[in-house]
Amino acid sequence: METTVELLKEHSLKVTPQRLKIIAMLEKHGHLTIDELYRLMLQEFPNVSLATIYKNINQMAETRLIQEVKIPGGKSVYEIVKEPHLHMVCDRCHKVEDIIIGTDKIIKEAETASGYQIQESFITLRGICPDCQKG
Amino acid sequence: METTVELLKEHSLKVTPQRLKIIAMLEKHGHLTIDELYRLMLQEFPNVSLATIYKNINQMAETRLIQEVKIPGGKSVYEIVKEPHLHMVCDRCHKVEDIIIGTDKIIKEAETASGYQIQESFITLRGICPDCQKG
DNA sequence: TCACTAAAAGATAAATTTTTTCCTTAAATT
DNA sequence: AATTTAAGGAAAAAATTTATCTTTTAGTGA
Repeated sequence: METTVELLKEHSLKVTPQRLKIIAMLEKHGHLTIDELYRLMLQEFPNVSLATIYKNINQMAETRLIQEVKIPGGKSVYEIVKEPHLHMVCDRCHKVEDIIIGTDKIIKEAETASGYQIQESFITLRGICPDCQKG
Repeated sequence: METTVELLKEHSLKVTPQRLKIIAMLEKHGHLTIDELYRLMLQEFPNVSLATIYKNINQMAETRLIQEVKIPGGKSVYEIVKEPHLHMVCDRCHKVEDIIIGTDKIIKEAETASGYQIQESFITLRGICPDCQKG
């Protein structure tokens, strides 16, 4: 398993406590908005500047350590880049989850229908999560 | 074929020249950003306020006459609500296109994998359009 | 380990984007 | 046509994001 320090170094980013914390938060929570990152960060670094969050998020996104996920009808969340996956958003509790299923078929079909050479897919599905179906 | 006037009335929105123009622009161009809508609008209504664009876009989105499409790595565009479809974004010329292909399979698969009751899908694919493949 | 260099953090300001307010104007209803 | 209600325009305010400047810190190599 790769350490967070290694992850930063591989992306040519200096290892700072703030960056380690951002990654730790994303690893723990999966998906966080800028605002959520800032609030959580303040608990451990009371003097952190919001600019530090923005600068780091932008740098990590440029180096593709993390990735922005635009949420329909909501604020963008950020996640650590892993294998390609879909996003599920719950209408009730608004949580965002990853699911990993094959996208080859729909991409092939879209390539045929459109003539595009497709490089990447962004798929987000909105609905009711299993927890909220019960409650 | 439904008229623009009827479209507005069905959504309980007053028929104003500005709204008719917004819809006409979206019907002509397919997908436009706030900024593009504002610039085009200024040509016909030199005194139009940017707030008018925002207020109308938000109202039309609430009544689901139009819909926001969040573009990965770009600004949101708006389109008139039609039948469900996918979006293709060209990496080179940055145009946004609709393609209509079945999404039942991937939605079924995602429902099985996640346990969600899926209500709506947002699928955007990034790649090179046929025109840019030639040029 | 200690300096040196380059980059990051924090604070603040600036720029950008979006929303709100207030007043005037226009559309819908009777 | 008169009344009611909502929309438009202008401006301010709020919210979000980026840039600037100075101080601090991490990485590098002697």
